[in-house]
Amino acid sequence: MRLSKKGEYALRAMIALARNEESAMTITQIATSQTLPKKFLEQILLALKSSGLVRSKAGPKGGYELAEPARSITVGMILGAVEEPISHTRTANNTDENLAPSGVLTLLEDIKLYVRNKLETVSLQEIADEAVTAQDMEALMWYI
Amino acid sequence: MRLSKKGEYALRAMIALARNEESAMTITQIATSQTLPKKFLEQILLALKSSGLVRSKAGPKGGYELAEPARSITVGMILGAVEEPISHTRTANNTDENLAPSGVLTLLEDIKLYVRNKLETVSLQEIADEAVTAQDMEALMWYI
DNA sequence: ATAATCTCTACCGAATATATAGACATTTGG
DNA sequence: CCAAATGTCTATATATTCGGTAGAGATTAT
Repeated sequence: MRLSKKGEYALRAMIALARNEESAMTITQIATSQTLPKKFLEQILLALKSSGLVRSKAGPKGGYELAEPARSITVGMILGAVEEPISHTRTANNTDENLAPSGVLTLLEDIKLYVRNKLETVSLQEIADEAVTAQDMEALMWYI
Repeated sequence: MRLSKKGEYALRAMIALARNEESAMTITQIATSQTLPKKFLEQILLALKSSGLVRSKAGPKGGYELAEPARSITVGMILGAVEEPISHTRTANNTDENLAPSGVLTLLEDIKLYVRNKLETVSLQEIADEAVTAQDMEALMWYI
């Protein structure tokens, strides 16, 4: 299990916006403040925009800002905008009826549910308040 | 979050061995019984061996067998043998002392712990008893 | 000795992740 | 209306990982 750079950068970009909620930030400002590759960040911001998490405006005085208060945006929403969603499908021949109660499929279902719920419990506000550095973010690339 | 083919194949190979605990199986037998690519399986079995989960013997009448009863081998042990381990390191500047209680780092620690514990709750015996088909195993490639 | 097996290291091709390029559209202020 | 500053979009390039293969060598049973 691994958090992609895309996921990491999305979180960091959103943190930058959350810490600057009064005014819009240009892509360049976000990129330099968080040391993110600008053109890659562009794509990520577009994804965040099409998920409705940020607003943007072109032109001078343009830039990006949060579409909602940081309090009401969750880590799960941010990651969901740029990562594959948690699949929650069971194969036809493994419905609850014929599945052994402690089987590996049930196990994985449990894990998915837990992770999904967890990701929805932490708000952008909380992680923006936390003093998370770029170095800390590196630690977010985690494995199972 | 994704289970690699390596992980899937390791589980299936171990299931094959668990269902045939009386005698050793050759790589070819394991590969054909579970429809696994033989040369790839070789490498996986070597990893399982160096983790002490299986024993092997060369020569005629040689082959692989479980090093311990299927009851005492867990899914976590199998995946751990072939996948990257769950890292459990915290960066120096994010010890418990200065970490916000609901921060993203804590969140991820929680997830890791939960998954790690979960993977240790299901034994090889349990998944070998369960009628898990190759098709079911496909469903194990899951995403978060 | 020979044949059957496991062991080890290197390599390859394809897919995926990461990143860059550049032409274009939109907005602001003069 | 023009120019400059920005975001938008699509294509492409590069790096890394994944899945798989090759083949020479070591071990064992008979």
